[in-house]
Order: sequence, then structure tokens, then C-alpha cells
Amino acid sequence: MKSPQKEIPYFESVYDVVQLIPFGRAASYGDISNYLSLGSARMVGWAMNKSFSTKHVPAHRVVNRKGELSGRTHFPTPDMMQELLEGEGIKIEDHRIVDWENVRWDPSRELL
DNA sequence: CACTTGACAACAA
DNA sequence: CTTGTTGCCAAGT
Repeated sequence: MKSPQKEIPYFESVYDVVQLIPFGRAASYGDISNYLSLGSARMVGWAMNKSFSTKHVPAHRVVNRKGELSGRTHFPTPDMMQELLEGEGIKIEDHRIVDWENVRWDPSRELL
């Protein structure tokens, strides 16, 4: 083995945080990447794309900084993401989370 | 190895 | 609203 240590896939870190998102809340790509202090918001989206084909990650709880369901187009069906969020008590309007600032879950801020 | 793409962020105009 | 720019990093071609 050339690598003495097993380098943790960046994606794994992302999955971990995403799965920590509590019920009825949502996190933004930027907040996650900020919490990891690594990579960038793009990597989070990339990880989700892969994770959705390999892991069970509540990707529906991950939205962009405006609270828009930007990733809904990558779901099996675009409506699925909204239905899942509404099923958790989150209101969606025009593909955006209503009262986003209230549902927003920032790991580095609320994960005490 | 070079270039492009991507579920983004943030700002400028 | 759109378009452009910069930063960021992995994967695909």
C-alpha cells in the first residue's frame, strides 16, 4: 500500500453531514462546504449526484443558498423532492422553501 | 496532460 | 430576469 492512511473520500464527509440534517430542516451546499472547510459547494452537489446512485442520502434536504430545490431535476421525478420536503412539514412555493431562514440548518451554527 | 462540465456561491452590471 | 466573472475541486472526455 502506498498510502499509509486511508484517505477519506471527500464525498463521505459530505454524506455524513447530510445525514445529520434533522427532520423538517434543510441545509445549503455552501453551509455544508463551509462546515467541512474543504472543497466547495460544487463538490457537495457532485457528491450528491454520486451518492444518489450509491447511497441513501436525504438529498432532498440539500438546497442551494436561496432555498431553491435546485437539485430536483436530478431526482427520479422532479416532483419527488418537493413531496419529500412537504412530507417533513416544509412548505415549498415556486420551487423554493418557504421561510427558508427558519428551516435552514447550518451545521457550523446549529450543530452545537 | 488539456479541456469541459457540474444538484454552487457571491458579486457585478 | 439574464449574463459574466472568479473561486473551488473531482470526474469525464
